[in-house]
Amino acid sequence: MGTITKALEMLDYFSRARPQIGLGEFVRLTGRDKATVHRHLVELAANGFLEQDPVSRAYRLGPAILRLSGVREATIPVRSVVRPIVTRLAREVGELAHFSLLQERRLSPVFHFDPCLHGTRVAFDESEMLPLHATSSGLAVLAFAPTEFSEAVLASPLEPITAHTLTDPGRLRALLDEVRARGFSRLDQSFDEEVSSQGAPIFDAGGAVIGALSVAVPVVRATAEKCTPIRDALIRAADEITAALGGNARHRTTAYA
Amino acid sequence: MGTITKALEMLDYFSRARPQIGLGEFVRLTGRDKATVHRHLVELAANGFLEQDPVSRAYRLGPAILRLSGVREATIPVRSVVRPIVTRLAREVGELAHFSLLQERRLSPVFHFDPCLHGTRVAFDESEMLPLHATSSGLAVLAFAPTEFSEAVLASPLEPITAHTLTDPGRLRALLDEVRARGFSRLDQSFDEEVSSQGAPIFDAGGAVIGALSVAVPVVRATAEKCTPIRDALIRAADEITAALGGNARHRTTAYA
DNA sequence: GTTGTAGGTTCATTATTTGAACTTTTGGTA
DNA sequence: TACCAAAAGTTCAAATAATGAACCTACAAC
Repeated sequence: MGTITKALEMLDYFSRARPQIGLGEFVRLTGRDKATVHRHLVELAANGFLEQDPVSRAYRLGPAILRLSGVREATIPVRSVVRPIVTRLAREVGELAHFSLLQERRLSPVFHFDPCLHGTRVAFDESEMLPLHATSSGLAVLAFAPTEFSEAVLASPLEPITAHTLTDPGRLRALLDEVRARGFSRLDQSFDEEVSSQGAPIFDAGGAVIGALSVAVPVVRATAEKCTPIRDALIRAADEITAALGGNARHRTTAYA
Repeated sequence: MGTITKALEMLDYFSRARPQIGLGEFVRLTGRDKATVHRHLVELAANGFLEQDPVSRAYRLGPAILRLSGVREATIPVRSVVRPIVTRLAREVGELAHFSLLQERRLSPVFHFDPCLHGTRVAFDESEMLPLHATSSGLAVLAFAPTEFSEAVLASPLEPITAHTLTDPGRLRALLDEVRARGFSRLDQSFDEEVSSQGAPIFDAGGAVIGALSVAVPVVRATAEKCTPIRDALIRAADEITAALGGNARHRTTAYA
């Protein structure tokens, strides 16, 4: 593993629940030597990717990240396009909706919204990368990705997240055929024992899957009467995002060559 | 310079005007060897900080940046606080307003808005880091920063950006005293020959300057009748941002100990 | 004052990064 | 479709930068 990766991976430890991390905690989290960790922290901070709290001496994500996300949004305005649609979808169905982008072989959360109408809620950690084989978003992406890509993912070791996670390539392959035929995915208790979710793929202007939109519901509420309207609203919102990004939603319903 | 810094610096070459950069162009921009640049690009892409366009093979900023900015916003919601205030200020005064955060010894742009009411416009590059000594934002920050910090900046080599840029530490020190007394800064043709701007500092909950808000006007329009109302609106908006971030705007008018 | 904890630093050892030369792919042109 | 030029990407010995055990410092608790 390169030095660059070691440093960048440290940024992934930050989350809503853990916004500040000190040197010692980083040493524990990474399992690396204190001197190494410190050097990396200092270098990340010197470039604005981290900043150090002057009193607590702990580190937090820095201003460079804001600047760069601004630059990206100026060119590919994914977040600003996605935010209103995800929010509206979540309000419409009364459940947590989230959008994530494909990053290598996992999904990187971009925006999520929970209308918080119920006592039981789906826990969602914005900073956690999502596995493709264990989430409805992931299946939506895999089903519409090039075969070489999905086969490569199925061929790699598939970690069981819960007791219900599918890890058999054959069964997953069959599920992906279904998803492709239906244009959306559904997965129960696969990433979280208490959650059921449905997902739909998002396409870019070139016709490639770039991510997925999904709605997650606590299994206790995941009845057919509840899930059917969610599915319809989800599909509508997903196609709307695809269109807003210059893509063609037809890719979701047309079988791949 | 460490490998981490070399890689992270590459991200700074992206801007609104240059959203995609190929390997060859990176080699030219960085002056580094092609193999080195390529390894860095691949490693940044593997971590989601870049993504490669499958057709053009050029690289652009990746989804990890969106995810991280989401995590940062969840804890320190600078951008969402700042956006509506900057937009309103810009509309109110009819000129470009921008907000930037202190990052080491420069300013990192976070958000800017131009109502585009006039034929002549201020060119503003979101991705460009701003020098402290040559911008009104920078002076606003320096004036209210700890003396050790401002003196360290004044002691370092001060690059002349235009023919009007002040580079003499003595004259800058006098100017900073004025800024401190008035609570805002004004600088003409110092960063851009055709631009005049006014800036005001922003403080965090701990009372430290963390950035500045500023309004930039083409010199041709920078008359006293125009600039006085801008100054008043600017100061009001800046204090509002400080308050929204949990800071105390009193720091702007009270002389430092 | 002693002890514990956390942040930060040093320097010889070690492993990773580096870059000149090379191969491959792509896109344009006759 | 064969050719050329340009850009992307790869290899491996040489050089340089990253590493980590031990050490130092600050501060708070007892």
